[in-house]
Amino acid sequence: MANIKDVAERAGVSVATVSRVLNGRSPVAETRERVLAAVAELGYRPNVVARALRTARTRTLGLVISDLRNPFFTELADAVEQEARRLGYSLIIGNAGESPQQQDDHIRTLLDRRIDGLLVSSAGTGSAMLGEAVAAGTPLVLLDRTVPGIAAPCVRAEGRAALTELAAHLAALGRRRPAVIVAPAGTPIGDERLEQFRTALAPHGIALPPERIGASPDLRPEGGRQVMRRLLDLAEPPDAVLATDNLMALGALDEVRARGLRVPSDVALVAFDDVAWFAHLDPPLTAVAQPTRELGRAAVHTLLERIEGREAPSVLLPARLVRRRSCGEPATH
Amino acid sequence: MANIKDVAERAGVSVATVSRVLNGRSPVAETRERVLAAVAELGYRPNVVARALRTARTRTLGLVISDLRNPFFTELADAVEQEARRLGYSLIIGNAGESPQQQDDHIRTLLDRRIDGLLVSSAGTGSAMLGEAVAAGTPLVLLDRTVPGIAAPCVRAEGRAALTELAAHLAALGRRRPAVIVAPAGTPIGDERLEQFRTALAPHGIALPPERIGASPDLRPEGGRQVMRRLLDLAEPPDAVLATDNLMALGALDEVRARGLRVPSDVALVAFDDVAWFAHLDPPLTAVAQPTRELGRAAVHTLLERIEGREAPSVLLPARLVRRRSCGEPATH
DNA sequence: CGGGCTCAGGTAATCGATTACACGGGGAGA
DNA sequence: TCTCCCCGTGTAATCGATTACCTGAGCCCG
Repeated sequence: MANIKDVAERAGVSVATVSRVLNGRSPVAETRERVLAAVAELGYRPNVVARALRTARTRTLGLVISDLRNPFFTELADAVEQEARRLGYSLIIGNAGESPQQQDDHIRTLLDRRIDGLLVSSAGTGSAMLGEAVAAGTPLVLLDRTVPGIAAPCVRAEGRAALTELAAHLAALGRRRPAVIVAPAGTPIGDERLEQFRTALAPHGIALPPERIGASPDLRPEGGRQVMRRLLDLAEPPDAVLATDNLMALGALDEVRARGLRVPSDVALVAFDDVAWFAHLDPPLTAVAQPTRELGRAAVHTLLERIEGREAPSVLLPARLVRRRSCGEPATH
Repeated sequence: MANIKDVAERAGVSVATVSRVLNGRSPVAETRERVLAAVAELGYRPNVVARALRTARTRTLGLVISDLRNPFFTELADAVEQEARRLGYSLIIGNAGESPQQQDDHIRTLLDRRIDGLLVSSAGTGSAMLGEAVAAGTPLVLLDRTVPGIAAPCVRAEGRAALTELAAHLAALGRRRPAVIVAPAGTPIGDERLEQFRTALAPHGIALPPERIGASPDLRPEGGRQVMRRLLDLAEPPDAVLATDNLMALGALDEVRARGLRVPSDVALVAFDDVAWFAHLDPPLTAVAQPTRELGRAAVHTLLERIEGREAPSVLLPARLVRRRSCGEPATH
C-alpha cells in the first residue's frame, strides 16, 4: 500500500508538503493539485496507525457495555457508534455480559490501545480497572449506571415524571396492589426507580409493602420469572407489576402465562426500557421508555468535552411513559 | 504514561532487552527479574499503536454487520467478538443498518485503520469497497451472506435438513397451503431457502404456487406485515407461513393478531433465525435455528487462516428445526 | 595458553506519519 | 537598487515500539 513518501515522489514534492496539503494547510493551488493528483493515482490513504503514534490521538473511543444482547444496550451501543462516527471517531465495543471480570479485561485492552476516551455502562458494582482508567488520565464517562467512588460524569435517564404518570395511570384503572421486580442488590439505579415509584404511589393512597418487592438474582428473564413466581404465590398477589428492566419483564410475562393467567385482566405488567419488540408482544407492553438514542448521543458529546479537557456535567434525561395495553387501557396510539 | 525507555532506564538495561523480555526471548533470570520489577513499579504497558506501526499487524479485526439491531446479528457479533478476544484480537464493529453506503463507509474506515482482517455480512447486493478490500490484499471473510463476484470464503448456515423436517412436520399436521415471506429481491440466501423449502414439500404432494410467495420490501417487521396482509387477503389464504428472517416473522404475527386470527389454529407461523425471545412469544414460535455462535467462531477461525496466508474453504453449517407451538403441536421440550 | 564459538545484551535503523525549524525567492518599501 | 519580511517548501527530529547487526565476555578444547 502506498505511503506518504510514494506520493511525495510522484508529485515531486517533500513528504511535509503532502502532509500539509492533506491536512488543509498551505493552500497553493498549483502544488496542491499535483499532490492531490498523485494521491488519486496511487489510491493513497494515510496510515492511521502512524498518525496516531505521532499525534498521540487515536480518534477511537471505547465502549464497554454491560450486556450487548439486552436490546436496550444494543440500541444504546448503536446510537453511540453512529454519533461517534458522525464526529469522526471509531468505536471499539466490548461486551461485558454482566461480568465485572470481563469488563476489566475489556477496559485493559482498550487502555492498551490508547483510545482517546472511554464509555462504560458498568456491570456489577464497579471494578478495579475503572479506577485505573481514571488514574491513567483517560477521559471517562459512565453510561446508564453510576459507580460509587468513581469521579466521572454519568449520562443516564431518570423516571420520576414517567413513574408519577404511571402511578396515576394504575390508580385510575383501580389497581391497588402494585409490586416491583428490582435488579440484584447493589445496582443503585434499580433502588432509585423503586423509591421514585413508591413516592409516586403515595398521593393515591397506595402502599408498596416489602413483601411485594422482589430482587431478582440476575438481569435475565429467568430471574424475573422467579420473582414473579413468588409474587403470584402471595396470599394477596399483586394486581400490577413493574419490572425495572426489560428482560426481567419478559420472564415475568412467561410466568403469568404459564399459570394460565392473563395480562392485563389478572395482573397488569409494566417494564422499564421500551425495546422495539414490546410493541409486538400480546398484549403490547406498557413501558417506561428511556430516550435511548439521545442517551447515546449525549454520552459521546460529554466524552468529547472531557477529551478536549473541558469539565462536563452529568446528564440526566427524563424517561417517558409509553401506554400500551398491558395495564388494561386501550392503546393511546 | 511510562514507555519502554523509562523501563529500560529504571532496570539499567537497554530498550532492546526490555522488548525481548516482554516478548519471551532471552531468558536470563537475573536481568529478566530486574526488567519485570521495573515494569511492575512503573505500571508499564506496551503501546499497542507503536507496536502495530512497527510490526504492521494491529491485532484488530473488523466486522461490518448488516443490521446490529436484528437480534440474530447481535448474537452473531457477540460470538465473533468473544472468539476474537479469546484469540488475542480486538474487534471493531460497524453497523451498516442494511445500507450499502454505510457499509462502504465502515469498510473504508476499517481499511484505514489497517485492521488485520475483515468480516462482512453484506447489506444489499454488495458494494464497491468490498472489491477494494480484496484488491488491497486485506483478508476478507463473508458472513451469513454471499456476495456475487467477491472471491472470499463465506461462512453461513444452510437449512436443507431443517426445512425437510419442517415440511414433514407441516404435512403431518395437515397443513396443505404453505406460503413463504422472502427477503427483498437480490438477496441470494432468501432464494435458496425458498427453493429448499419447495423441494422439501414436493414429496408430500404439497405445492408452493407463486401467489403464495411474497417478497418483502425490507428486512423489517413492517415489510413482513405487508406481505402477510396480501397473503391473508387471498381467496385461498395459506394455512402455514414461513418467514425467512426473524423480524419479518414478527410483523407477520402482528398482522395475524390485528385481524383477530390466531396462531396456530388459523395459520401456522415459522421463522428463520431462532432468536432468544421467540420462546417468550405467545405462542412460542417454531423456528429454523441457525447455529449462530458456531458461525461466529468459524468465521473468526477462517479469517485467521487467511490472515496467516493459508487458503481457507467456505463453511456451511446445518441449521436445525426448533419445534415450539406455532404450528399446532405441543412443545417437544 | 590461545583461538574460536556461544550468546546476552547494546546500538541504531525502521515503520509512516506530523511538525519545528531552516532556507530561499520574490515583493514591497525606502 | 538594496534590505527586510513573508511565506511556501524542504530537512530532519520525533512518537514508541521491534529487530538486524555488532560487541565483548566467558568457556571449551586442542
